[in-house]
Amino acid sequence: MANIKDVAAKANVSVATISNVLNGTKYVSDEVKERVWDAVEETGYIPNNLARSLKVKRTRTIGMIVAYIENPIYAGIFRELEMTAKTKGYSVVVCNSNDDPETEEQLVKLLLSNKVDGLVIVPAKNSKISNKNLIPPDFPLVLLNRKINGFQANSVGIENEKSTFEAVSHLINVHGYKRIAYVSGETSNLLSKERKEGYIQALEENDIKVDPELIFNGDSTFQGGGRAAAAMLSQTDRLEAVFVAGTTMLLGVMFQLKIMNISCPKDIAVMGFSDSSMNILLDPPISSITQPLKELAENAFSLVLKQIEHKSTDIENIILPCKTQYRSSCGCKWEPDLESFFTNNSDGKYRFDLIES
Amino acid sequence: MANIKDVAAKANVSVATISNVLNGTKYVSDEVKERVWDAVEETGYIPNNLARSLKVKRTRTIGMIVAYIENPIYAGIFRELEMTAKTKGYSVVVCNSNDDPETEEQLVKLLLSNKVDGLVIVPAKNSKISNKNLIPPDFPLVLLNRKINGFQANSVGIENEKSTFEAVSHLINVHGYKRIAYVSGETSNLLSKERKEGYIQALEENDIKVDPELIFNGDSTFQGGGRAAAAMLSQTDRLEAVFVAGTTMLLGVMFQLKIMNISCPKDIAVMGFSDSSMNILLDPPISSITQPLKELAENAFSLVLKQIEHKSTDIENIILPCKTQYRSSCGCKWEPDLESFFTNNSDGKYRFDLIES
DNA sequence: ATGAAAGCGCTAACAT
DNA sequence: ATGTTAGCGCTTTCAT
Repeated sequence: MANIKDVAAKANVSVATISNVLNGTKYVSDEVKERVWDAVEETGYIPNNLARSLKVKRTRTIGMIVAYIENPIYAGIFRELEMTAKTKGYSVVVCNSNDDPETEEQLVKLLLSNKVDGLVIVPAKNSKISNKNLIPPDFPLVLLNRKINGFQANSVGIENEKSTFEAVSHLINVHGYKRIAYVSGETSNLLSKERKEGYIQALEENDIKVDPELIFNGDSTFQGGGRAAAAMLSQTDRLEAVFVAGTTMLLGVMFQLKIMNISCPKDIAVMGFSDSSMNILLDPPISSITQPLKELAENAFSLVLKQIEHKSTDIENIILPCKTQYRSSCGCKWEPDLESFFTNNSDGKYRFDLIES
Repeated sequence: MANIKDVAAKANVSVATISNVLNGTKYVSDEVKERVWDAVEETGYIPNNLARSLKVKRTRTIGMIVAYIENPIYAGIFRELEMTAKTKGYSVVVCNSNDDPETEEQLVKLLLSNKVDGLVIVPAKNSKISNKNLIPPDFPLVLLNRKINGFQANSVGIENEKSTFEAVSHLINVHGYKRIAYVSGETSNLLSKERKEGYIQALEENDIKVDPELIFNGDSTFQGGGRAAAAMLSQTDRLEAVFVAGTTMLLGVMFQLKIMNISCPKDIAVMGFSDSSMNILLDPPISSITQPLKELAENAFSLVLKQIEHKSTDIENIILPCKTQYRSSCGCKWEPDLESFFTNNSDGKYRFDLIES
């Protein structure tokens, strides 16, 4: 494959001139420029970014690590990140950690080795990225959505407690539910704690006693959510509503409800954390707290960029507010509409368009 | 950041030795080895893959381009590809083309510039990757799922026609439906044509006249599917079943059915192309043709690998069979089960596990 | 068993 | 306005 030297030879100029016309770094006469472009064309020259990056010590690439790219939340954040990054001339590469700290560690090493300019990471469970010798102390890094106990790092996340508080308050104040169960994620998880705190606050604020019997561990999984639902519904005292603290569990809960032939919201109202297109398609459409994917991505990017450009040295923790979608599952009235459906992405396009496969 | 020279200085050996112990390229005495590893540790040395790749002319990276990573089909293929690639020491980077040929072209250039060893591409609509001067003629490339008219390239795809034929035959032979509508994807699309052919064959094989009035264009979109459903159901003659040739449209059809308060499969049975977890969660659970994500990924990888290693020069077109999931929407009996749910991935794990986000 | 040095393809400082 | 060349960090051949 042709390199810059070949092109230079063909155009009868020096390699410096080739570099200059390709990058617009210096003035080059029109005549020479033309010869250069012709030579580029003829040789099918494609600049070698490895060599370039090695020289300029910059790849203009951001590395992103998520647990599962199949998760619509992360797929969405990835594409938004890709889009904002592009406007600043950056590209981004994603990797799946499978929520496994070993895999995550390998990936971090790989990405560092590949000289990404910055890292955006959704830390795996028991993540080791806080180990001093994994990521260099001053390396541009932002933690997304999940935090690591006792690790000081730039981060962007959402108002877990406040959002939950508001959603549960809605259940209480708008619909008058009092016996509200809670399905929590893995208890070790920081996010889980924040969300549960929001639930407790909402009850207390409204003088409803927090009943530990009404708090179920859904373990952050689909099956866990289903089992929690089963346990919850076998209680003798009738429940009025349930708040489910994560998408996957939420789906599990709905699935179990259907299996047990429990009508929602008639028999029990449901409200959950994290929205996705599935929530709209399900029967009934699920009310849920929506994460601001675009803002999350934009803030994450501007935070890495700031570090890359040495604009700031002190660490920032950005916490973004969430909106809640009140649909049918909580007891609200909500009208599905085909034409306006799924068109609320940042670019107004439905993401699944035209993928026949 | 420390480089190989720094490590060499600290260990009091030559850079060659550092390279040799890190890569196990040559025998090095245990004593020196130890000194080297200590120095690596102390300096926090991370090898620079750019320099390495520049030298060895190989990155062990595969570039993948899909339309939308949010599409569960592609997210799934990506992760499977990542997993098989890993077993051979390769990593893979994905990019979103947004199904836009311009973006796709840019991405191809970027990936080539970044010296990926091979390319796995789901071509965008009106793709330009067949242009002679975009991808070098002998560059390791495999087209995934979609083909390009008149472009000779390695590819892996699925049996579109045969799968559709079988699924529609099921509708006819098992359930006895005769008036079966068809919602097609974008008509320009090759896959669309293959699938429609399968539908036609199935009808003809069973002496059912193909009625053009029963063929609707869903345009490969959610909205298109919904509109097709609306049109279809406004027909005076009662339909018994419908085959929907793509996931997105399928979802649109189901959504519209619910809006119009049409019961499925009682009022109309539904069968679709492409399975995803959504299909199981929906009410009723949707019968659909399942793409073999793992096999698709494995074949795609072995095909690029073969080219990378110059093992083969002639082009191959691999066509994989699909299985069909007969669930409730076509009229079959199907029992949802929480514990076995979503555990049928290649590694037996439910993909959304533990994503609290 | 270890080291010296050339060279991968590029950019940029310096020279003309 | 264009060219020469050192050097980015590594691997590998050839010496020792």
